[in-house]
Amino acid sequence: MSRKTLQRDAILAVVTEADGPLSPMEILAAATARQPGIGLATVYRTVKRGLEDGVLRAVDLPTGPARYEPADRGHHHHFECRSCHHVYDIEGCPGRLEKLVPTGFTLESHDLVLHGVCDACAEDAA
Amino acid sequence: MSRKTLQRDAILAVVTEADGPLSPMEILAAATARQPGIGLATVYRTVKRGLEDGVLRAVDLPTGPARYEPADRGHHHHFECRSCHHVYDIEGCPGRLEKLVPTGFTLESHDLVLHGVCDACAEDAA
DNA sequence: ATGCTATTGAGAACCATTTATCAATTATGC
DNA sequence: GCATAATTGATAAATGGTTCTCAATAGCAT
Repeated sequence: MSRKTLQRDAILAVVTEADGPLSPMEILAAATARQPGIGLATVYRTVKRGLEDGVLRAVDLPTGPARYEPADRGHHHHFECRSCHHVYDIEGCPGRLEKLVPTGFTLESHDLVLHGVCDACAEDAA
Repeated sequence: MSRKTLQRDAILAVVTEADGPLSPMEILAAATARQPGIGLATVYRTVKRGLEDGVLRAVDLPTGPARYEPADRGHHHHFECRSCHHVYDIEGCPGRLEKLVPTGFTLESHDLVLHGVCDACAEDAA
């Protein structure tokens, strides 16, 4: 039987409201702001359960730990800021990727990660 | 002073001749076929030196360990087979990615990874 | 051929991330 | 309000990958 807890609500709310997929440590930091005292183990447990329940989805990026986002997000890609390392969801998709695949290969999915400097960091630098 | 050794030659040759970036374990397997007895530590040491010398470049993919490729490869992307997990270099690039970046963000580079089934695995299945 | 020293192989150590343990806490049904 | 069992926080343990240690080996200059 699953119980409703303040910790679980805080963790899922944080992931839902984020502007990109969050790592466990980022989730911990953000959820702690809402509910002080949350432990890292609870973050991992809640994320694991979210994946099992189908409400969360794992996002693997080339570097860093796994990140998690709501499973109901449509197809999109990510932008990772090289300055603050925050990962942002970005709309749109280049498309026409079948043209890149060699003969005999079957394309099933793709991941695109953009790198650069985000809005906030650009302003800080200026 | 750097010495020429059979192990080092085998490792660098294997990476140079591969059709995609190789993980340390893949390098070990392929290099062992040429020079039996090579140790994993030697693979790591040689790769590290290759990076320092500028002859190798690290390729980080969303899953699995880091992979390495010759540094003189031009811009390209990768295709990872979900069946054999081999990673292939692929030519071409979708381009026009600036259009995906939000206002205020600066795009510096990008990584595209295609997923699906490769030629060889498709044939095996048939 | 000989000596010096870079390199090697095997395994221990290390690191960051993730999972398991367990006593204390707390949500839920009655 | 009470009893029961799920959940929690702190910490230990496990995991996968990478680096380090060290005695033995083997390039290279002479």
